[in-house]
Amino acid sequence: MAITIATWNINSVRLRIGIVEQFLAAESPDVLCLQEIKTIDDSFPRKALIEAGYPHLAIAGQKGYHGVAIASKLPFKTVEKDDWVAMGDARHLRVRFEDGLLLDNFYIPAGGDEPDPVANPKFDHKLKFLREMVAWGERRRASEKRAIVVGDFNVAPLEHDVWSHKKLLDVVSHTPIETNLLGEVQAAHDWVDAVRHFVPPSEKLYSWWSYRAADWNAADKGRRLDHIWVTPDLAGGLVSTRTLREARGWEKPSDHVPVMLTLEV
DNA sequence: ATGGTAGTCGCACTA
Repeated sequence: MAITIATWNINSVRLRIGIVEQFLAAESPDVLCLQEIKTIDDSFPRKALIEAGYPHLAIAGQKGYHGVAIASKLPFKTVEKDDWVAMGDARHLRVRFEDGLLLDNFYIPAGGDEPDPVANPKFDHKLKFLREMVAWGERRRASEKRAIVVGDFNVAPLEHDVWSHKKLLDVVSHTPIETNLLGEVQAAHDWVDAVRHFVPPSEKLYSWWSYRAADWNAADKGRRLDHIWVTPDLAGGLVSTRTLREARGWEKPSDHVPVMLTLEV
């Protein structure tokens, strides 16, 4: 069976439920993983998603900040959320589907402006979060052979995941300490970068453009912060990926666009 | 080198 999974940092799901519905109607993924829903669970727009054909909802919300959710056509067998770095932040959800397939949805901390863990506690938090993910991968690697991890990782790991490798080497999201650490996370579970499986690393590819640019499209100073990784056992079933650049130009857009993967499971 | 925009039960914080 082929399934399609989408991941999208929506930057307030209540404000943007209209473009979520538009996206689901147009693309009809089986599963949508959202980050930065910016709402408590009770205010999550459940009805809109159920009516759009996504009756299975897992929500990890918090007031004002962060928050992740998974909306699915397929039922879940289990739902879990981990408290990473013991911060109490809503940055993670895990669901297992009925066939055993495992899906983790992450919103990794952005890390603030200064790439110094001593001067900047938010950067320290981000590094600790990534280190916990390394240990998590090592723990599960032997037992979880059919797993997918998606989300806003807030790291653009490759040279062509940013508009200028040289200019961004000291900019949080592309510093060597972060890209090396994300490499350790990837190696810890042998994750395959499903998007770069199809788009060669020599080709520029972005999933985020700052709101602060006067003309995001013309300047095109993007970064690839949103990712979909699969275990080696699933990599043989990879069918296609899409990164919906046009969504950045929609009415009242998120600063991130949806990233999608279709695979045989 | 700076400041630019967006969202959230605001008067600050996160991104």
